[in-house]
Order: sequence, then C-alpha cells, then structure tokens
Amino acid sequence: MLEQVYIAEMGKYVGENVTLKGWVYNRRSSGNIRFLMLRDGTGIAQGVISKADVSEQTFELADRIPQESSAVVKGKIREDKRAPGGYEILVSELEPIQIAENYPITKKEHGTGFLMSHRHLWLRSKKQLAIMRIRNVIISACRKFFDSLGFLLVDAPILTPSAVEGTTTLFETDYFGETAYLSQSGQLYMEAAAMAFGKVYCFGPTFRAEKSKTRRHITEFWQIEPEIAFAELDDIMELAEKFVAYITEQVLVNRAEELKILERDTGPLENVIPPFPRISYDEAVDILNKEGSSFKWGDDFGSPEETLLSEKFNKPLLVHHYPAKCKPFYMKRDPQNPQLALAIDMLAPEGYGEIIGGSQREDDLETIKKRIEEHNLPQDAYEWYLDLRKYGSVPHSGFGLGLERTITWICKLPHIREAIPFPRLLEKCYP
RNA sequence: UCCGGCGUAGCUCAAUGGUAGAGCAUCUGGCUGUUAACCAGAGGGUUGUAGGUUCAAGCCCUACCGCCGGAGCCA
Repeated sequence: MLEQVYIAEMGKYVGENVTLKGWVYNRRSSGNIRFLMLRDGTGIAQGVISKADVSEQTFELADRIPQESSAVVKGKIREDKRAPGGYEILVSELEPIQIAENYPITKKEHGTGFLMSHRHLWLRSKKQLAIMRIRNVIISACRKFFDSLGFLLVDAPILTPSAVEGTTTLFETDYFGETAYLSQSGQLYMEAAAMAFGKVYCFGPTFRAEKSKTRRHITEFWQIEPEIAFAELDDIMELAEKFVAYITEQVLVNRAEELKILERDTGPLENVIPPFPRISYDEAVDILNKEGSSFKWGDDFGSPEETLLSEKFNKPLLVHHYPAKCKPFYMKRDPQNPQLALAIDMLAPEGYGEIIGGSQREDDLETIKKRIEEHNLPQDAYEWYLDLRKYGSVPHSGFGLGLERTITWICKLPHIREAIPFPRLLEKCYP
C-alpha cells in the first residue's frame, strides 16, 4: 500500500505505510533524530527520521537536504501530540526529486519589495496559501449566491471598442489596425444581457491604467457585476447586503483555520448580518463635517473620507444618493432631486473602503443621449447601448463588487497586492 | 505627477564625520522529540550610481536610479 497520500488526509492513514510527495519546508534536528517538515499544498507534515531506522545515506540526506527541495517520503503515519497537526510520518525512505539551490525566502522576516519581486516563491508560504484558499471560497460563494437566485452567468468581453468613462484610465491595444481597450467593467454588456435574460451577472478581470499608488489599487482586478431588469435602487441595496453577508458567512464556516493563520479577529466578520446601516450622501457629509473634516458637498469621497465613515459603523455601510456630477453618465437621476444620482456604494468596515459601487441605470433614450453629450463621449460608439433604450427599455439596476478589495477586508490584509496571486501594480508587471 | 521616508553581507537591520557589525540563511562540528529548535566555529562587503565638501564620508551636499508609505487620480 504505497500510493500518494495528501498531507491533509494523513489522519485517515494512522498505522499505515504511505507515500507523501512535496517540498521541504523546514528541518530541525536533535542528536540522532531529524525532523523534516514537508509541505504539499494541502498541509505541512512532520517527518521523523531516526538514525536507527534508516540507512546512513538517508540519515545524512535528512540532515542536509535544503529548504524547498522536492522529495518523495515513505513511512508509517502515527498520531503524536508533539507533531504540529497531531500526526507525523515515521520516515523509512527519503527520495529527493530535485535538490534545491539556496532558497531566497528564509524563516526570518523580509521586506515587501523583496517578497513582491519573489511573488512566485512567496506563494509557497503559509499565509499566502491561507489567503489563496480564502480567495477560492469567496469566488465559489459569489457563483453559488447568484446561481442559487436564478441569475445567468454571462461573460463580458475583455477587448472593447469604447470606454465606459473617459479614455485616460484605459489600457490600449492594437486590434488589427484599430484601437481596442482592455475592459474596465462588464456593466454596459450586462445591461444588454439583462434585457435579454432578466437577471444576469458577469465575473471576470477588469483593467484600469490609473496611476494610483495606494494599498487599495491594482491595475488588473476581478469584479462580480450583477444586473437586473425591473430592479430599482432599493432592490439592489438589499441584494448587495445579502450577497456580502453570504460571502462572509461562507468564509467563516469553511475557512476558520485559514483565518486563524492570518490572525484575523473574526468578531467583526460575525457581525456582518443584514440589515446594514444605510445613509444618504447628505448624511455622510454631515458626519464628516461633525468629525472635523473640511469635506465639501459635491465632491467624491477619497480614501480618508471612506475610512472615516466606515469606522463609524461596525457593519458594511451603504451610502446612497450621490451628487450626479461625481458619478458616470449612465446613472439615473433622482426624480425628486435631479442633482442626485440613484447610486450606491458599499464601504467595508474597519477602514477598508469601497467594495461595491452600483446604481439604477438611466432608461430613457433622450435623457441618456443628453448625458453622453454632456460627458463628451463619442455617440457612435454607444449606438448599440442606445438600442437597449429603444427596444423595450425598462428600469434596471446593478452593481459591481471588487473581488480583491473584498478579500483584503475579509483577511484584514495590509495591502490589496496580497489578495491576488500575481498582482499587477503601477508600472510593475513582474513576475 | 506631487509630498515624505529609506537604499550597508543572500535576507532583516546596527554603526558621534575617524578600524563596517549582529541575527537569520550558507558551510563545518555538537546534541535521541525538535516546534521560526538550540550550542560552538567559519566564510561572506567597491555601504544603489555619479559627482561634490572635508585631513578623513556608510554618515554632510547635488543629481539620477530603485524601493516603501501617502496624496492626487479612481463605476
């Protein structure tokens, strides 16, 4: 019985001889006993090598095999309280696959610049694995949530002919002699899809060439964007609440171990239960001014304002009815007050800022034509978009959730760059 | 793009303007249950680059490059 067993499953094989395959994470020794920590992506196992049990070469190898060497280990599994994880393998054979060169990431601390330039290796460490496992649960939760509500997943194109906003923040690329742009949102296409299928969402990478150099920005990030025909602002506020609560719950239920590795205090996450506080932009401005901020009505919130606001509440915060002038052309104006847009943002707690942005969309043909003009956008690029208002236009609404910002908050990471396997940052595209 | 901080051993950091050090990693040896093991020893440096001030510069000045943080920007 010598087939490969994954470390996470070790406990099922107590007393049996098994084969583990993995990489040397660390090794320790004491006299005639050697301890080899082996990782395989599912966990870390302690291998015990006693001088009496193995050949001289194997014992010698166990003492010298460098960190991150790949190896096949055979031996008997047993339970032992002294082993991290409660189980260990009594090694009878140790077969190296490749002897690693000097591994640059050592057991002591490293600076961020160094780690980022070794991102391909940094991913092997415990915390990075924990983050990626949480990311995976969040992605599954997003899909499960919308699928279970009868939404249709519709993939938006990544190469697009036009900009949703201006053209300053787009990555440009040559498209057979024409200019194409990397998508910064699937939203306009989701509006078309919603008119076709009712309730839809897309889930894919989006790109922004902004020269933003903050802990909240990467140039390539993933968004989940639902769009719903006949839905109004209140409907998507409720949906956004349930959505974020579901994601949080899924992480708490399925990734308790990983949250512990990240030393994440789960108290604030357990509190993420609807209803969330909802305040209007006007009320938000009042709060800011009361806190001594010199923020003026009509401006959009920057990071300091978002942080200040979200720290006033112990749940995600919904802010609605923003001034129309700081929001994009497709948002519907409030019929009660045309100065305002029917827009919402959700700010994550603990100072993590905006994780959701959404709105009810403008559904009147003449109004949206006027908006396109006002924003100096090329009308011909939006002909197909205007068609949606010509053929059975209905009220509709949607929002986008930034995946990496959500991960950053749930894991309480110091910077968004750790929330994605290979972050693309301002002027940095390596590895 | 702007503001601030920092660039010293493979890594993380020390070093009044006066002989460049420590921990980890590496190498050698020791230790029969280690938990980022520990103990002893060894090797490892054109102090980011280019100028300048000074009897003397890792340290002071200028420029450039790089990294970090923040702002602006940002469905």
